[in-house]
Amino acid sequence: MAANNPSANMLDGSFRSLDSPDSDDFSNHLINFELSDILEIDNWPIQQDPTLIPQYSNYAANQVVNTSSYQEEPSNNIGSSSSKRKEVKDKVAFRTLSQIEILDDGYKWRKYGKKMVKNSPNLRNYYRCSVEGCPVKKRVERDKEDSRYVITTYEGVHNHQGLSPF
DNA sequence: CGCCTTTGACCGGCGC
DNA sequence: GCGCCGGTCAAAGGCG
Repeated sequence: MAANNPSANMLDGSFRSLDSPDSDDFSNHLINFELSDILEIDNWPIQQDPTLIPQYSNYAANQVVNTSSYQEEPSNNIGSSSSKRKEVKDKVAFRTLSQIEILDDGYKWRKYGKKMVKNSPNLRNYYRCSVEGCPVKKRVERDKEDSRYVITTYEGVHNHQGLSPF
């Protein structure tokens, strides 16, 4: 299951390659992303700010062709409920056109669950940051309609320095 | 040998 | 109150 094949990570498309020398500055933390497609999940407001993305993920080159992001509203009171007892954390979702589900974003993840969501034939994988004390969780699933896309949802902010591949 | 994945069970919220 | 549904736990095995 360890899809570390370099060839498997290759994906042709309109991705902006990082081979350019000017992208050297992004080698450690920041990588240019192409935001072109918009995904409609539930009623989440869609955030198209590209600067939001490198904060959460720095995918290696050749893995990402297309991404879009969304962020959940901080506090959304629906209905006449008096108050919500659940605290809302930072939750950002990415939709990525990729052949593989395991995208190396520079952090070490430990899988802790796998589930099937109803109305979808695809599995949903639950990951957690391996670093102790780091509250960041990650949810990876494939798009219900387009299995070419992978939806990755990050929750929380990393407590530590991300280990970068370089 | 240590850390990881796997897998079913468990749990809590919410709708009926 | 009960059952569905999404999320998490934890034991056990696997792999580098």
